[in-house]
Amino acid sequence: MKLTPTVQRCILHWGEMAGRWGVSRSVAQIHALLFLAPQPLTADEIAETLTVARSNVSVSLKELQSWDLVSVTHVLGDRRDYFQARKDIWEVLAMIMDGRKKREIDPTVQTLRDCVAEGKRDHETPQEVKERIATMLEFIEEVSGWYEQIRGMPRPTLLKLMRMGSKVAKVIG
Amino acid sequence: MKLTPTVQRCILHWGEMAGRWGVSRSVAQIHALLFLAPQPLTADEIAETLTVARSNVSVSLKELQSWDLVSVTHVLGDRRDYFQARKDIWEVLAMIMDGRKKREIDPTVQTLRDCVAEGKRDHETPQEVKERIATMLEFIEEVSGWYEQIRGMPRPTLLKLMRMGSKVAKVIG
DNA sequence: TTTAAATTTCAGTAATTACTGAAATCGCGG
DNA sequence: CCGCGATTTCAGTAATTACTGAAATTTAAA
Repeated sequence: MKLTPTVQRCILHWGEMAGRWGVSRSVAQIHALLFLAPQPLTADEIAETLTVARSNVSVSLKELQSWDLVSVTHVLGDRRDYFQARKDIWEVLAMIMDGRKKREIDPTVQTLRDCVAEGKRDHETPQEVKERIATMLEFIEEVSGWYEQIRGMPRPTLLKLMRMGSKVAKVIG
Repeated sequence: MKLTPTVQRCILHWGEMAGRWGVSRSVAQIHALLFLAPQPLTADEIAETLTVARSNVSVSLKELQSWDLVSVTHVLGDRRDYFQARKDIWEVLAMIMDGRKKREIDPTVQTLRDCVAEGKRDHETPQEVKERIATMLEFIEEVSGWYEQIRGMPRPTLLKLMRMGSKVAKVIG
């Protein structure tokens, strides 16, 4: 796999963004590579193309699979794994948001619930602070619930909604 | 500033989430502390409460200010800076999203535009790959534009919309 | 000004996270 | 069940990022 300068630029940029998204550079680069690649690639091809260790590719692919962004295929008469990334950008976004919800939002909701429960028994924390925690919890739960609803909508509806932009306000009065 | 166990739990959890959000633990903890604190705090109080170096507090506060999440106030006859965090959770979310858009989305759009432009001149990158890059760009621009519209809506409208959940689909037909 | 508190900067170090390469394991074909 | 290619694991190390503490700078009161 020889990378064209254009593709290389994309992959490098993805790698640079990685830190801000809480994934390693390798994970981001491999994802970019597989997202752009016209055909599925073997782990060895990936390692060679990006010049990273084969084992690093293995671990990174596992992570990408845990996000449901990458899957394995096979070709007849070849027992190596071939990896491909989701190409549908809407689904890619959905997978990332689902993943982040699961890893960040849900545990945070749990912690806040614990804090609110603990607050009932706790007389040293000022009322105002307890309320702030409770408000935060309600807010996250509300946004979370909204996301679940949006998440379940058929894509054409979602697209229509998005294209309406702030005009939805008019319709709902 | 003595932390109650409940508050401490929140701050620690925030700190643990920090990595995933691409900020340092100190930044997240300081933000949590200021968000919950009933009154503005001095940098020294923060340093002492969280047991981190005073200089670390200084740098972290600068970062939080760059996100517009924290501001400085003063009390009469005291020349120290007092720091307070935004308490309105909607605004907090808006600041974080604005910040991430500015730091992650906008530069990515720029890179993708460059790639698409480069693609015109570039005959070695397969058409399919160029298209995927272009599609990605369009997608990000569309979502980005939608966000700007939503961002500008008055809060009550936004709240109403959110509470409708997937029922909006019915209204827009 | 001068002085001293408050804040910031930054070089050095600590802590964390990412990556490598060798060894272990897996799993299919013979 | 043996042998080999493919994959994974993991201990060690490299690279990165975060944090500290001392020194420099700023700020404002005297």
